[in-house]
Amino acid sequence: MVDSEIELSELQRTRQEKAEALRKRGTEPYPPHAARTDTTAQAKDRYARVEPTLPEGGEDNAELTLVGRLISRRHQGKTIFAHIRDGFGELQLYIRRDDVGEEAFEDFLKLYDLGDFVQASGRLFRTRAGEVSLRVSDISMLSKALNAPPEKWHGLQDVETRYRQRYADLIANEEVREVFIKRSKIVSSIRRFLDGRGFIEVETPTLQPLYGGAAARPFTTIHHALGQTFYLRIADELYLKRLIVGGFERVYEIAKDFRNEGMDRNHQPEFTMLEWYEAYADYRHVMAMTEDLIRQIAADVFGEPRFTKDDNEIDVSAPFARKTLRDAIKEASGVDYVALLGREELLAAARAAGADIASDTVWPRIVDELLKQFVRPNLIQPTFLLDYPVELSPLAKRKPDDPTHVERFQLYIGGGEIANAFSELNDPMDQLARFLGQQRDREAGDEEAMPIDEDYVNALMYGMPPTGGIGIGIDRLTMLLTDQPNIRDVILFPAMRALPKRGPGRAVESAG
RNA sequence: GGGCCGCUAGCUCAAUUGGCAGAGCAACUGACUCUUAAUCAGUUGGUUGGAGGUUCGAGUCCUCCGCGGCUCACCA
Repeated sequence: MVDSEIELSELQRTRQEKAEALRKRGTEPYPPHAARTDTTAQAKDRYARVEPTLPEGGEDNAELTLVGRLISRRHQGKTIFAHIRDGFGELQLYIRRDDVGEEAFEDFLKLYDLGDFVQASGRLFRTRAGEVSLRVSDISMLSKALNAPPEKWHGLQDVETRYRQRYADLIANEEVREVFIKRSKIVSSIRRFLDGRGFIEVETPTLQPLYGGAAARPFTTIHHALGQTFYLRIADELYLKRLIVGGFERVYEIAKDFRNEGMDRNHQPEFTMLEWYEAYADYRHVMAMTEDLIRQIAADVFGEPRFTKDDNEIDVSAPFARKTLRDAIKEASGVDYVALLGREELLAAARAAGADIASDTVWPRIVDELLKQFVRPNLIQPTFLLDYPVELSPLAKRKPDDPTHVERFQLYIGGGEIANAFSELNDPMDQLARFLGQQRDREAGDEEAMPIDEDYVNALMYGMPPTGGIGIGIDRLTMLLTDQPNIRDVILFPAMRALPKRGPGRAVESAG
């Protein structure tokens, strides 16, 4: 900012001039220290405690100093009512010229604006209208804002500005703040849950020499000193299982994954995934644990095992429904894919049932389409679908009684996939064979097929105990629990296309 | 990437058939010592996303470009 010419808007210039006016009279508009004695919430709590001991209309005799952003101001002759908001709530200030002196009173009117951070000292009382307020004896500037806050009644509506300038969105829209507070509660609930069960939280590489653990296109980058290509991880899975090989029995990681694919209401290029792995557990154990986890999160976030998503009341208190993928598809579409092992046969049956499927779709993808089109939209209440065709699951262990299927489950709630888990494949030679199968798909043009990870196979050759593992998309889980329809509404700074270069200083267009 | 829709003052939104670009909030000037979307009187603020074109005349119609939303395809 030092050497750039910033063209301020008229409103910004007006505010800048006010900051200069304060400076000229010896008041720093950006002082280094605040002297808060109480948050707005503490102040209200305090008044609730002392009010019964006060005479009617009496003032608390304690002098408090509160801080916050000035969010409203109503001037009435020689009094001003204003609200400040801090991180804990809002509180009304009652400012009388006789209390603060003429100069401070005039300054507050002329040089302070909505959006400024202020510090106010005074005593608590209740107004005739019934609102607990601070009768101000002293007020000062903590930080002069040059941008006007968004309109007070409608807030900030413009979707693009809300995402590009999340700071303005958070200032203007209380419900947006609440979504991200809930997200934080969800994540801390997860950590508490896993920590309490003897898991350790670990960190594995974001920059990986080889990507794996999921079917997706990666972001590619170059490490200059090594002269080597790295990939941003698309999953943590293979590293976490290396740790199981190494002897850690219970590990988890909550981390950003990156996938270089399309963006829509359910997809962002970077997103947050929880994965955990437990030695000597199978997918049924993981399933039981997942159910407990969801129940705990609901209790922590809502205080009850019920919440609303898309106008559906979802109840997580009862045992979650469990059915095999085969039965679920058969019930919903009449198609029994296990009896239709030929691609043509399955495609014909799926289309006869009304599915919209492209002609060149491969067998496992047809099964996936049947799931998407017939089953998934109806899985509103929590439902585990289990036992997937091996072709869909290159890292999962086969069922002992049916090698065409793997011990895998997905959890669906509110019509969306919340978790994907399986008994981990620990047979190194089977794993190698699956990688080779992926390699063939890759050579056939499937850009999302996994590359062969020889080091991972090498790790398995040291022996991995029977292990259960799971991935839970934190963003999707948050969408479910905050009833948000778009993933961007649960990611603070969603990816957006960069704006073309233009002059800084405009309130709206300058971000990005 | 395809289809559809959108972009007007700092914010929220108007503008009839192509005919003077407006309102509320914010800001500015003033009145008002218990207001709370305060009220009242007045004032300022615009490259209508950008560039072209058609036209006597374009926010409005056409072309191209930018950004965004919804949706379809792929994916979690």
